[in-house]
Amino acid sequence: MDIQRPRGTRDFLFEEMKERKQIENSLRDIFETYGYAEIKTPLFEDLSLFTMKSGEGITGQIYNFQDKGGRDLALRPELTAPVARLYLNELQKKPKPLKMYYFGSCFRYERPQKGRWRQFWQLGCELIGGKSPESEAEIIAMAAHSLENLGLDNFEIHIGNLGIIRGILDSADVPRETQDTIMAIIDKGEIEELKNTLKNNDMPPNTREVLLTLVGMEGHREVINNASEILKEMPESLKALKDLDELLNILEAFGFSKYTINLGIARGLDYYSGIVFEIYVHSLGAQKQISGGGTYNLIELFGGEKVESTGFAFGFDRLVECVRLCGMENKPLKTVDVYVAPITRDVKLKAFEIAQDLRKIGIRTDVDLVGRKLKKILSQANNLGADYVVLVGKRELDEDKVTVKNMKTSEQEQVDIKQIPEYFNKIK
RNA sequence: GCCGGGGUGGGGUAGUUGGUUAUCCUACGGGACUGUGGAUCCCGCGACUCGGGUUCGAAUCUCGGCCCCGGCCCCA
Repeated sequence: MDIQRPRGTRDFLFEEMKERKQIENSLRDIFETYGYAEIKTPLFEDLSLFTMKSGEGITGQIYNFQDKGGRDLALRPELTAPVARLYLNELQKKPKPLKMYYFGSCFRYERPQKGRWRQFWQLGCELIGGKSPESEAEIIAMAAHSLENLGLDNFEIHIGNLGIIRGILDSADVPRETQDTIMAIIDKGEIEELKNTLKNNDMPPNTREVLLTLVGMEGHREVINNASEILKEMPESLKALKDLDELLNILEAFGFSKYTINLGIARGLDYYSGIVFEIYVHSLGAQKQISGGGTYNLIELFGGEKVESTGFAFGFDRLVECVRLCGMENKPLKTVDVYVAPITRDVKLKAFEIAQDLRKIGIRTDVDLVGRKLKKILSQANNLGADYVVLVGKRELDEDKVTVKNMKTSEQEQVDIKQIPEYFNKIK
């Protein structure tokens, strides 16, 4: 029998794991310098936590099951809802603003393809109880900072404000449900479909025109001016646009100005309420979005007090892919610094003793465990990237010494057994 | 879920008008070398994704499953 790994999952080997760990640590460092602290939530939750947020339709894309007690559970498909739940359960009375970040795997039952897995990792954060444009600006700045810290510069951050389009639709008295349909179409970027849908719905012709123009608007600061011209008659939308303008001012103060204003971002999910942003890396192909976020009112939806919350998450696996594309070459993995080689089998106990002494002072040490010939041991030490080999042999032992071989220069010298830890400490 | 392309030792490959023991490279294990690595040579290990069909005979033709890759839908 040949057991395969489940579809859409991966095994990570040593080098890849090291690479992922480095990226993870780089992101953690940045998040922590912005005052975020890590939290962890369970891998599975009550199914209703996710259906409340996204509707029953979501179960098609979720791994859900009944446990032996008959409870309906689901492997988490994302982390925003679990974090909101955690906040409601444990943190409501903590001083605001509350900054937390998370790193963990999520599961979705979808067809795997490039940049899409059935088990994937998200690293993201939530800022609960901040004020609007300031918190949003800081979060976007932190996202950009995180990417820069990874050495990436080929990303685009698109920022929009859902309030603008919602405002237009509200002023035309478009019912909420129709609005959601329209938002979904905008999110897809289907202009023709949008035209048709607008045609089929009763609204002032002016509204249609304004909508179609706005949705296509994308660019830098000038977009604000152009849009405010078009939105003169719509105070609600104008206010949202002003908020966006203010956010950009703050964002520039935080040192990031490479953003793209994109009024066509809609983020399908209807719990987003104001600012939304998405980050793309076009060279990734179809799955080019590496991050998405914005301001939402999920907590209210779950029955909590109204608090402003903003958050975003990186698709961690896609980020790893980006770092690879940037051509950072992976050095072969080095796992030991010193290899202890008994020259003959009868001195192996002495070799173990020496190895253990080195480990105790924090030197990555390996020792021959299979009784191979010296030649093979040296070859193994070489493969593992060891800098030094301690040759333990009878002749030297008679004088309480061992031979230390430098694998790079091939130089050898005799070292007193008692001096070994000190010898390597010096070199370290 | 839909459309298309794939699947040969651990990794990379040759081989399809069906025909002995399936090619080569690399990795790995052992040896030549009894106390010194990265070189060379020798030996060894090890594969046709799975199941059915056609056939005297299938890696090769055919059907189905599984898995991978690209795209659509959706999403990270």
